Amino acid sequence: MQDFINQLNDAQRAAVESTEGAALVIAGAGSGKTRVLTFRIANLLSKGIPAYKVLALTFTNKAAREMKTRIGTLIGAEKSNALWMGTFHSVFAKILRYEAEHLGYPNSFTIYDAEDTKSIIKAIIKELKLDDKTYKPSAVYGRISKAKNNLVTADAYEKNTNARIADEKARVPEIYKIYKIYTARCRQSGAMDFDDLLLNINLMFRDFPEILAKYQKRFDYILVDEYQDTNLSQYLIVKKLAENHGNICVVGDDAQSIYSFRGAKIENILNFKKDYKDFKLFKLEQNYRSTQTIVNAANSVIGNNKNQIPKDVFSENESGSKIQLIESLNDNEEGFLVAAKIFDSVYNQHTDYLNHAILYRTNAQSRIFEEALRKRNMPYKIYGGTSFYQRKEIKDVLAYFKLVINKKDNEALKRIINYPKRGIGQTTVDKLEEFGARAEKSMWEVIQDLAFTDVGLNGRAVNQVFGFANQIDTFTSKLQIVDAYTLAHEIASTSGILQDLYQDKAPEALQRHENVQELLNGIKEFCAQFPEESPATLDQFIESIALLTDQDTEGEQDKNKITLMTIHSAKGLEFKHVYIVGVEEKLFPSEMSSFAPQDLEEERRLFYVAVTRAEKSLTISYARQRYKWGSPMDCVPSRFIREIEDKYLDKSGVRSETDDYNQDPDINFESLMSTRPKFGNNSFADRLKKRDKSEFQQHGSVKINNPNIIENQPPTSVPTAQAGDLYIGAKVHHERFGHGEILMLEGNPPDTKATVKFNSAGIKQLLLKFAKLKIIA
DNA sequence: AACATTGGGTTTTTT
DNA sequence: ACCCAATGTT
Repeated sequence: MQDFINQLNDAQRAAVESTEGAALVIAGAGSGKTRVLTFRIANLLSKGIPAYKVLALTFTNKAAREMKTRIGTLIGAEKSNALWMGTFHSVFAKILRYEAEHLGYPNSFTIYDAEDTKSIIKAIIKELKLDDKTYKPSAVYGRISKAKNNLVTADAYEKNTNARIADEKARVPEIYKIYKIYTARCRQSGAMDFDDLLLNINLMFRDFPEILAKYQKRFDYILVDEYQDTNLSQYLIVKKLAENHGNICVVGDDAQSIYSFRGAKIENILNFKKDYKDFKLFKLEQNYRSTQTIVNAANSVIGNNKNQIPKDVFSENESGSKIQLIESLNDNEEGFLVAAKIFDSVYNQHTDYLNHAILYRTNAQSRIFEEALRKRNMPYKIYGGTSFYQRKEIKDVLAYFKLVINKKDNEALKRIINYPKRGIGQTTVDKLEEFGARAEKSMWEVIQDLAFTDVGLNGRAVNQVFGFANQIDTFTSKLQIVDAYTLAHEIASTSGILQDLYQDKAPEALQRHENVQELLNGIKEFCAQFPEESPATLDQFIESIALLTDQDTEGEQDKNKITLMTIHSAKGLEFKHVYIVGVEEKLFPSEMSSFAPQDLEEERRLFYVAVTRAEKSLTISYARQRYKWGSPMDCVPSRFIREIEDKYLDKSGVRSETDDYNQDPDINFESLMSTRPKFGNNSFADRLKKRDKSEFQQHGSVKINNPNIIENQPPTSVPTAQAGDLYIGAKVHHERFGHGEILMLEGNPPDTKATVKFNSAGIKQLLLKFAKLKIIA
C-alpha cells in the first residue's frame, strides 16, 4: 500500500492520508481525482476499517464498479466487497427497500422513469381539464422535480407563497394541484420517481430519528464524488449522515458543474467550509491527462466565466498538437469529414477505434455520425438517447414483470392490459381508471372488486379483464417459486408478446423480437450469478435494472468501438482523441441558455468539460448549415471557438474566406428573427411561418394519383413508388437508411419536396408539400 | 374495437 | 423527422 501511495504527488498524497475529519478536495480536470478517491478508500480499509462502514457516492454505477475492482486489487477483494458504493439513487433505493414500510410503501415499490412520470402527469392535466398547451407534461414535471429536489413536498408546495407566486407569474397557477394528485397517484401505485428516492430518504430521516441514527452509526466514513453536481436533497442526506463523526470527504470541481438544470448547486462546495469548520482543503491542480495545448486552451475558455473558485490547472505533459478546426458546408458533410478523420487516424496513425470519441451537445446530432460511420463500416457505440431499457418492446415486457411484482402499479397495468390485443378497448381502460381515481384505489383493486361493483362495463369487457387478471395472478403465484429466467420466459411467451412480434410484418418487428430475446438472455446471465440453492427471482432482476444507465450495461462486444455520446454523459471519462461536433451558436451554447448569463456560464463549463476529455488530440467541428425540423438552417461558429486563444488553433480545415468567429454572433438578422420572448406570444418569425402555411393550405396540398399525374386535390394514396422513379422532373431517392421508411422526392424546381410514407403493405401515401408545386399542378 | 389518416407541435442536457 | 391526438373508416 505504501508503495502505491509513494507514486502520488504531494497534494494527492496529503488527501489520501488525511483519513479522519472533513476534507474538501478541489480537483481540476484530469488531476487524478479518481485515483485519490480509490487510494483513500483503500487506505481506510488497510487500516482495518471494515468495508461496510464506508459509504462512497459516485456519479455512475460504472465508476463505482471500477473503483471497487481497483481497491480490490490494491488490498484484496475480500476486504473491499462489502463497500457501500454507487450512485445516490441506487444506494438510497437499496436502503429504501429495507425501510419502505416505515413510509407506507411496499418493499417491492416500483421506480417510475421519466416516461412513466410524464404520462401520469399528462393524464392528471386532462382530468383537471387544464389547457394542455399551457400545461406541458415535461414543463410541469420540471417544476415538480425542482420542488422535490428542494424538499418541498406537495402539501408544503400548496402553502408555499413563493412557489405559488412563481407559478402564477409563469401562468401555470394550478401546478400545486397537479403535484398533489401526482403524489397521491404514485402512492396508490406503490411507486416512487427518481426524485422521490432522495426526497423520501430525507423525510424518513426527519420523521424517524431512530432510523437516521441507525445509518449514522452504520457509516463511519463518507465519500462523495462530483460534489459540485449534488442538489439540496443529496446535500442534506450526506450532511445528516456525517453529522456525528464528521468523517466526510467530498471531491469536486466547480468548473465542471453542468447539472444545475436538475437542481445541482455549486454552492454546496462553498458551503462545505461553513458546515465543517475544521475541514482540510486539498487542491489538485496538475493535469496528468491532457497535453499542455489542450489544458491551456481549456483554461483560456473557462477564464471567461465570472463565477469560479480560483485555481491554476497546468500540465507538464508534452505540448502536443494544435486543436484542429473543421468547417463543413452542412451537417452531412460534418459527419463525412469526422468519419474520414477517424478513419485516417485508425488506419494511418495506427490508433484503435476505442481511442476516439465524438461528443455533442444534443442527442439528436448522433444520427448524422451514425450514418457516416456505418457507410465506412466503422464500429461505434451510441450511449444515451433511447437506451435498451427504454425501447418500447422492452418496456412492454418489463411492464408485465412490474405488474406481476407490484399489482398496484397503474402505469404498468395500463401499458399491457390490451397488449397484445385482447379486446379491451380504451373505453374500458378509462372506466377502470376513472373509477379507481375516484375511489382512491389502484386499477388492480378496481378489477378485484369488479364482480361486486358496477363500474359500467358490459359483460364481455368484464370477462376479458378477468382473463387478463387471472393470467397476471398465475404469474405472481410463481414469483417466489421459479427463478427469474424461467418466469420471464413464461411471461414473454404465454402473454403472446413473442408471438405477436414474430408475426408482425413491419420491418422493425424483427429487431424488436430480437431485443426481447436479448432481454431474456440478459436475465439468464443475471441468474447465472446466483448460487443454485438460492436462485434469483424476477423482482431481484427488476430491482437491479431500475437505475442502470447505458454505460452500466456496456458489454465485451462494445469494447473496441468509437464512442458517441453527449458531453453530459462524457463527464468523468477520457479519450485519446476527442471530436467536439456541432460547435455552433444556438446549438452550443444552446439557444435556451442565451437569456440568462448564469446559463451561458454553465454552457461554457460544459464546453470546458468537453475539451478536457481529450488526452492527445482535440478536433472541433462546426457546420455552416444544419437541418432543423426538416429544413436547412444557416449556422454561425460558436463563440467558444473565439474564446480559445489563436495560438492553440490549427485552422487549416477552415475553408470559408470570411472569418466569422471574429464577428459578434449576437447581432445578426437570423438571431433577431428567432428571438422568442420567454412567455407570451410567438416571435416574428413564427408569425411569418404561420402565414406561409395558411397560404399554402388555401391552394390545397398536392396529390399524386398515379406515378405520372399530379392533381391539385387533398392527398390520399398512391399505388407504388420506388427510389429512382421520376415525378414531373423530380426524382425519388432514399433520404434515410436508418429506418428504411422514407423516400424523398427532390429535384426540379428546387423547392419541390415530398414525403412518401410507408406502411407494412408498401408505400401508401405520397404527399407533396411546398407551395411552389401548385404552379406545376 | 381496431386500424388508417391527418394535422399540429416539437428539440437541451439526466438519475 | 418524429410523436401524438383527433377524426374517419371498417
